[in-house]
Amino acid sequence: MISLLFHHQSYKDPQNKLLDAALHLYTGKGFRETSVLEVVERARVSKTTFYHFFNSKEDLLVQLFQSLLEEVLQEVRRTAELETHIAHKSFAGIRRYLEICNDHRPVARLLLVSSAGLSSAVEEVRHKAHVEFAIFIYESVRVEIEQEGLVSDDQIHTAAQAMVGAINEVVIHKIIVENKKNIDELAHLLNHIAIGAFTMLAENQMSFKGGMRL
Amino acid sequence: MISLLFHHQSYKDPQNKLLDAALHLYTGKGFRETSVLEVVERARVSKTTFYHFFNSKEDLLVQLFQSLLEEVLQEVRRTAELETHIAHKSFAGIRRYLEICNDHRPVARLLLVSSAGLSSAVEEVRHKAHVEFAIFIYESVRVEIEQEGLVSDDQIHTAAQAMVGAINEVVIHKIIVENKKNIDELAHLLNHIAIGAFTMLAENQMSFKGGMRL
Amino acid sequence: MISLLFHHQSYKDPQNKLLDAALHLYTGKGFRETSVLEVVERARVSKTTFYHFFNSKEDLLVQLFQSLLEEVLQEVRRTAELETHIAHKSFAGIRRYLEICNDHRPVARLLLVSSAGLSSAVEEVRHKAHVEFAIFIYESVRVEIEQEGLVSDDQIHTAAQAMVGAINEVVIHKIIVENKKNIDELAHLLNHIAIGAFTMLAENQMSFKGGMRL
Amino acid sequence: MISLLFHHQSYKDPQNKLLDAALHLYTGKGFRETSVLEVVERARVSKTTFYHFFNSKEDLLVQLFQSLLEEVLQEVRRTAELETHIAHKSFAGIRRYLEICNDHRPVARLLLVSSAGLSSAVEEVRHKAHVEFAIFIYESVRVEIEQEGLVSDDQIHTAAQAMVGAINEVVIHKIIVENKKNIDELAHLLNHIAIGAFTMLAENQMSFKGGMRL
DNA sequence: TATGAATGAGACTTCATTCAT
DNA sequence: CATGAATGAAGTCTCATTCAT
Repeated sequence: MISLLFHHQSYKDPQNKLLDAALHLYTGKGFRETSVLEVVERARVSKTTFYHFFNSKEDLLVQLFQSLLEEVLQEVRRTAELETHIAHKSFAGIRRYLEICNDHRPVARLLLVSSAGLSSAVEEVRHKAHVEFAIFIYESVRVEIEQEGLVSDDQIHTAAQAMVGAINEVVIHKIIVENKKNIDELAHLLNHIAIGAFTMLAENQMSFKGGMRL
Repeated sequence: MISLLFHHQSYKDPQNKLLDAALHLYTGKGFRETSVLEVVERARVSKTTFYHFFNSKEDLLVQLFQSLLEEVLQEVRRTAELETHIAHKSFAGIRRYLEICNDHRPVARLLLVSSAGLSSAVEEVRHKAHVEFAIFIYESVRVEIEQEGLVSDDQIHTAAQAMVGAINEVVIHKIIVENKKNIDELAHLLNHIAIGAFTMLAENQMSFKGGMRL
Repeated sequence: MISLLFHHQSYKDPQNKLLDAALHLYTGKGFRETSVLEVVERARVSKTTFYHFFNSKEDLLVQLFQSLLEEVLQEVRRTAELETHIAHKSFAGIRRYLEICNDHRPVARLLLVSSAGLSSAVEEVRHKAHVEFAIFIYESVRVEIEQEGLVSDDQIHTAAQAMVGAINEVVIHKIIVENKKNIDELAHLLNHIAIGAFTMLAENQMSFKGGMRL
Repeated sequence: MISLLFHHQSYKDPQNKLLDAALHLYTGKGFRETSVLEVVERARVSKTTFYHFFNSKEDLLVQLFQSLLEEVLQEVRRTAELETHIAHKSFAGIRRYLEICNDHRPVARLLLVSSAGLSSAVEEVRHKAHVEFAIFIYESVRVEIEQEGLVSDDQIHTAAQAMVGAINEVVIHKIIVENKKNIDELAHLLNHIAIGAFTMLAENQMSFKGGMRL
């Protein structure tokens, strides 16, 4: 997989030329506002080639999402692994994620806000990426807090998903819409929230029975 | 404002007939897959009338979203107000929100996953609703935890936004996709997460200075 | 019948207000380019009133044509009657006709070129007017040339019709399109042509038998 | 230019398929009563193709007129050229014209009565055809009568135009409306009228000075 | 009668997609 | 593979006409 986010040569193979052209046009003027003709003209390939590699206009978007999300996740995981202090892994990952979103704000906007509702295939790709992100969060935070194993795995997974939603929502509001620059502070805050959430979960893990409340 | 979610008579005025028809078709076969022709045929009004009330196909979606989101928020706030025990208000609101999403799963799907990316106007409506939801969370949780006033308002707002994202992400994965039925448990979990997040925030409010980490 | 061409007060009765408004708008921007709304707004009456007096937008045009063509024919006949010299009657009529077309060029354009093809009713009105004009020509010229009665009435009628076409064609090309001003010269020419045609007809009335030629 | 009037295969290229379909529909139920949808359905092409070849519904009519009028004029000129007797050329042309109008009465109706008033472009095409027809008349008749060159060219042109109007008017009344069959007699009559008109013109060419009358 | 909402038809346009050369 | 013609679906808009108040 050739990087769409971090490499900036021009691609040789038509498929990547198309993905690159699509990335620029979709982030520039939006997916719906971009016609297939514009994509193939920018990529300097023919419509025949386009339909050889992609089943439809939306398929291009799906593959583009797949590439981008994979890249982002890989980069986040790589960064966390580089962090030697075990208590800082989740922070490092979250921070890197915010950084990428901040550095490629149009791409983040495309992935997070201007994307859904286009096809179930796109939703599925996003869904899978969220699941993987949640797994990363789950695994990073788990090693940071003392877990007595009393919290069910299912609850922890749900909490991890919730944190993914929390992070993305903050990215949308703070980074994309409000254009906040202090990534470190946001990452710190989100990491705190995550740790707080998991900690609270561990402490109160037995307080819920059936319809009872805390 | 006439309720689109909870009333089920047939409307008299063409605007509501169109909104109702759109709700059914968009939740049934999707926004993009529904043509204006189908909407006006189901609503039994003319295309001219459609374009009299709505500037475009997307404008109909925007107004539909506005109505639905207002309704949901109002219902959530109303339910929280009915809860007399002050420590249970946030739980009551979250629980009601999950309940509505569960009872109207196609609508929830429309609002949460199959909607964005259609126009900036839709995004804006969703954004505003999220902000209002965050305010509700913020106000509900604030009265439940002992706040020494040491946490900045901005941080609490961000945390509230994060919680909105957390809740919606869980709704998408657990209620919409996985079709989980135990609303109470999910609400309990999410409420815990929220309280945990806010508590951790209060405890560590001073631990972050510049680029430092927890 | 109130004159639309030569009177210039504002009308009291809605029907004439509508006809007058239509005349101005149709000659100004064309029949097809004028909407019913514009007509009723200019006439300061309601759509209800419009459809009380006229069955349709085209019906208004038909009645307008009827009025205008009647007026023009009446004026042409009146002028010919005022001419005492019997040999000048046809010239006087033709001259007056050209004069009216020249003085009201937009109206002439409407009647002669921008009108047909709209409905069979319009065509019929025009057809009748042409027939009446032909009768005038026929009667005027008949008294001017010595007729031995050898020419069939049918032939003379046809020749008269031909002269109507000849006159109108010249009006279109010379007065409307080329904007020629020397009405007298044109009238003289056309009158000559008419007399020449009828004379030739009389001289050669027996030369045609079956498929033979002159 | 492929003949629309005299050929009767089905066309290959969409443009001619559309022109042919339009010819049938416009002559059958009228231009205004025919929708673009009907035209493309009859021609078995798509609306996109329609708007690729024609700018508008009216543009199709304009191009159709152009083709038809060119065809008719060409046929008339060709017939006159085949006539060896120089004194019969104008008769031959006029006769052929009447014959075509008689053989294709719906087309003649379309061209002569149900056409104008639709757009200035249509009027222009008709105007040009009339001018060309007038030139044909002028040239044909000029060689038949002894011209001393005393009549101004402008007058002869005007007379020729008048004859075009005369012929068309007779076609409308006698052939199209009254459905007369004796083409030969009508042609003979019209030719006589034309010759009479031109002769009279030549005889009296100096009798008009300024505002004087014959 | 006036007003204005509503209708229904149809013109025009853009595009994703297909197909022949 | 490239080119470009053609398709068909659907969005948008304008109007003549009708109807209720």
